[in-house]
Amino acid sequence: MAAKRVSVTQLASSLRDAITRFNRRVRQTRPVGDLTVTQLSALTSLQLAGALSPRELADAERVQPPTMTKIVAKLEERGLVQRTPHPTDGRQVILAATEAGRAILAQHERARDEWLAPRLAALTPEERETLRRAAEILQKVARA
Amino acid sequence: MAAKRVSVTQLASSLRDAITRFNRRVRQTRPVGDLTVTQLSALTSLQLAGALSPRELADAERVQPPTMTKIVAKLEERGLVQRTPHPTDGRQVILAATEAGRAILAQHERARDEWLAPRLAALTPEERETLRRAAEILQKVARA
DNA sequence: TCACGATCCTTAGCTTAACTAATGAGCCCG
DNA sequence: CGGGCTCATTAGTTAAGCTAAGGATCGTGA
Repeated sequence: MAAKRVSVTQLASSLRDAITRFNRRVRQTRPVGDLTVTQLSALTSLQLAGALSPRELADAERVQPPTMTKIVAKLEERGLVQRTPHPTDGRQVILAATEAGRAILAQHERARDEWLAPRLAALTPEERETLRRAAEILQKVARA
Repeated sequence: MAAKRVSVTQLASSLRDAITRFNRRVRQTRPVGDLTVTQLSALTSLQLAGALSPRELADAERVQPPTMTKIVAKLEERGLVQRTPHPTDGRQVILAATEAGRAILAQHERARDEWLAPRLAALTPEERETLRRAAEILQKVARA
């Protein structure tokens, strides 16, 4: 209880609308270094984890395995990801960022989110804190 | 100054990742009543505004005009949107939700966001309040 | 031990959603 | 009244996602 003025349904609508528009806006910005947002996200997950199977990476990115196959294929074309066979399980594949992939990520660490960062910087510290906590909550909800 | 622990760049990354995954999750849910999230959002904007030109609607939805042309075409096919010529300007078109369109929206007012609403309901009131304020901030940022 | 079900990844094919570039129609101003 | 601008659409491409189906491999239970 202590329900706020805004009902859950209304919150759902406005939150979804806000996120939809925000997301479009983020995607409108030209991909950094020829990597799309999706590809960059996958590559980042991969580097953070060290090495993952396609399924694990798909789960981490919340997409279906065939979708990840395509994303990985594009990253592999560019030589950013390497595919090695699993030592014991012949079905599995192990994915890892290559030297070039890590270089790209490092290179973009500063340039990353070049559209978004200045706009966040223009907000008040309280607003940024709200967004920081919201990001955590959204991750939790998406994961549920 | 008074910079929070988390740098703006880090916030940009984590916020973008959270929203990307969240958005995927929302889109994974099958469209309500055969309307996709995109179509529903456009139809809602249209009804809220009363009537808009394609360009105005595209601006409101943060997409390019050709994209809106396609979205509107699908809504028109279903008879949810009506296209009437502008009284004085022969170039322009006026879009408005039809009776059927309004009926669909009314019908979905309760069923809308059926995936999201229960998950929001499971959060604490404080978390919901954070998301409510975050939605406002995100709208503002997307609009900037 | 070996056959069968389960798991992993990929292929194939489809849909949606977005973009840019170009086209055609109409408006307006000099 | 002609040339430049704006509006909407068409055309064509790309990315991103899905489901369904296939082949290869693993592991288990009779």
